[in-house]
Amino acid sequence: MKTKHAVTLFEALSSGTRLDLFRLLIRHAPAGLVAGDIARLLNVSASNLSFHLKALAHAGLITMEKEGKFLRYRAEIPLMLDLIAYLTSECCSGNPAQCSNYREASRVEPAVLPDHG
Amino acid sequence: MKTKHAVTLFEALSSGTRLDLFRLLIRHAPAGLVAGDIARLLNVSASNLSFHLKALAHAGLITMEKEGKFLRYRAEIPLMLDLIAYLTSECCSGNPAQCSNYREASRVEPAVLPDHG
DNA sequence: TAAACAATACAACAACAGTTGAAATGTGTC
DNA sequence: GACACATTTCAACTGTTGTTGTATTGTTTA
Repeated sequence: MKTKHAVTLFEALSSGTRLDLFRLLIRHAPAGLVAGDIARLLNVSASNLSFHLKALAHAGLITMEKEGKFLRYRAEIPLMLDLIAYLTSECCSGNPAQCSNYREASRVEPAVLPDHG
Repeated sequence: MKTKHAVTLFEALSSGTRLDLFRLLIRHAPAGLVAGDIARLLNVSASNLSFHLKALAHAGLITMEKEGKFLRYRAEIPLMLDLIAYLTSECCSGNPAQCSNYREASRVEPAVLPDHG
């Protein structure tokens, strides 16, 4: 991944509305949601939602698919994982032991999915 | 992690200069780097670097420590890992099988450190 | 074709971000 | 104390972002 693309991705995630939106789509993966439902769930105006959907789509973090007169949006989870790898892959200049210590210091294991009950 | 804090963290990473800076500190973990060295390595003016260091420190992504007349900066890697967990923890509403498929679709395993030779 | 609805596009505005250069603060050395 | 150097602060400017309201495009149903 190029730095420029990574910056675009982080920019896309650096608005409260967009972060809520993306996480909503992550929770609803892989089914996705149509724009109207998203607007209702997040209590955002249609116009404003469209603006943020466009930003996320431009970054590549979500995809859209026509569904009758609706548009269904889905989170592009592999790209999110690539971004995470971009951030972490050169950690400690390839000193795995040091990095493992950091991981233990983190409250949550990032790669393990939670139980959800 | 609260949404507001996560937004602050993504904002902190959504500038080319700051992303380069943070990744530089990640590569140089756990030793860190002093400000002058960072300025030289990234070819950024001292004033501008200070601005971005402050933004990253305010977000909590880096820490600073006095070292004689220098200031040494270090990446706060556990916080980065918490941010990653925040983004991924509710993926697919706790459907691990689905998420595993996504992870296989990603080129790099995010939680496994690369070989580096 | 027309009506009703889903979603986007556009203009306008306030608020904020990134960069620069000059001045100020603080630290170590003589 | 005086100097050299590392780093930060501040003012100023330019460009960008997020939101709102209205107009427009496109789809379904009749």
